[in-house]
Amino acid sequence: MHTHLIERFTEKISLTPAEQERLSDCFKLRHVRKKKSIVQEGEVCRILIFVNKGSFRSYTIDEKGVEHVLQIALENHWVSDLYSFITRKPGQVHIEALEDSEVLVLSYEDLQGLYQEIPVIERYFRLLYERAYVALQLRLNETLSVPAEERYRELVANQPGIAQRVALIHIASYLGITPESLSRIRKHM
Amino acid sequence: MHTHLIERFTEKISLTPAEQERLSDCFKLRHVRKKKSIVQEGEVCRILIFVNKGSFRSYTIDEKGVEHVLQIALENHWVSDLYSFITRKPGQVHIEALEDSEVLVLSYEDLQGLYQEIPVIERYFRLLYERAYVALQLRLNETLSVPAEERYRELVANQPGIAQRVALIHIASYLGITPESLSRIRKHM
DNA sequence: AAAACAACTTGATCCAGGTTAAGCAATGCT
DNA sequence: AGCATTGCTTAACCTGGATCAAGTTGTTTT
Repeated sequence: MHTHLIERFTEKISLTPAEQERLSDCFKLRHVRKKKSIVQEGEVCRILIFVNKGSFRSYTIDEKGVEHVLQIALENHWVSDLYSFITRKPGQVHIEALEDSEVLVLSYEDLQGLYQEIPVIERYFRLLYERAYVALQLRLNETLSVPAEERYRELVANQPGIAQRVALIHIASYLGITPESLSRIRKHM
Repeated sequence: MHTHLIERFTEKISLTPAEQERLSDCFKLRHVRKKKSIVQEGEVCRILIFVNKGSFRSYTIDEKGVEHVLQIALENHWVSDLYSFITRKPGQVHIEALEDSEVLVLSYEDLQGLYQEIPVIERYFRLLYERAYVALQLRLNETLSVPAEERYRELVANQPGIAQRVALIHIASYLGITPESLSRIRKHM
């Protein structure tokens, strides 16, 4: 039983012990070494990933070969290539461990089964996506209206774990600036 | 019966005629004149808005008084201040009609009732938010990696209705550039 | 421990898009 | 009709962050 994971669910929805068992059984534990990928561009992403220990980044590579970090996921966060996951088509996203990590993996098929058997799971993910959408809209809005230095300050304030544990190059990409600019911003602070 | 609206639901989920009736009854028809607001900053946004006719923009105003367009919603799209809607706290978003418009409005309370009475409604919104999240992530990614001119080209290609019907100043804000820049881009094309 | 590589910093120069300021055309108001 | 406002364009100049190019420091690998 993945107690820690199940608590994340029971914070939001009620589940009987039998349902908790059933849910927990759908998740498979996997270890991912630093710099190893768990999702690759060009493949259909068939899993949702819950980060138990460690950290990941999801990123795309543009036609010039430049990487763009979409998400940095520490413990207790979900990460996936949602476009590929929901469309069942090959995606453009890579997902790579930033540290030696441990994840709980839920497959597309198992999730569809859960939606049928335990309909309240639908609510859990409805709430999850709702919040994710709001957070992403805020990030987009800030990207368009707030200069990079202030966005970095906010990242340090709101997500100190990211600022401490993640390499500058990935944070810079996540903020949409170059590593050189972020280095200068740090110096300036 | 709001037939057109109900079809949007039955494209994604199955509903009995009685459920369709119940769902349809939760929506109230409202007319909004051009430039009139339906949601204002500082208030709790208690509604989800389905655009039946016309168009809307949602936007915030930053500390310098500059407006930032978050979303442009034409017919068949949903618009709201989702942050305020889900947290029940006052929001920062304004939502304003860009043309004389007609909307179907669903209140927070009615939606919670629907989630209880017709659980498959939960699925509809789970799917809606899933897709909205993916679309927003793509937009953020392009904002950070693609120059403004190409983003405008893509907007014209993918959302011709917006390019034709919406004022340049709002499209520019949506793209995160000034009206002057967008004017130059148009000239250049 | 040496060599190789990865992460970060620093400096010089460049450029997309911002800012400021005018002007014009179309629409609305009295 | 006449005046004000809104929407769009153009032009001159400015700037935040990019790009290019060298370092420096730290960490693996052999």
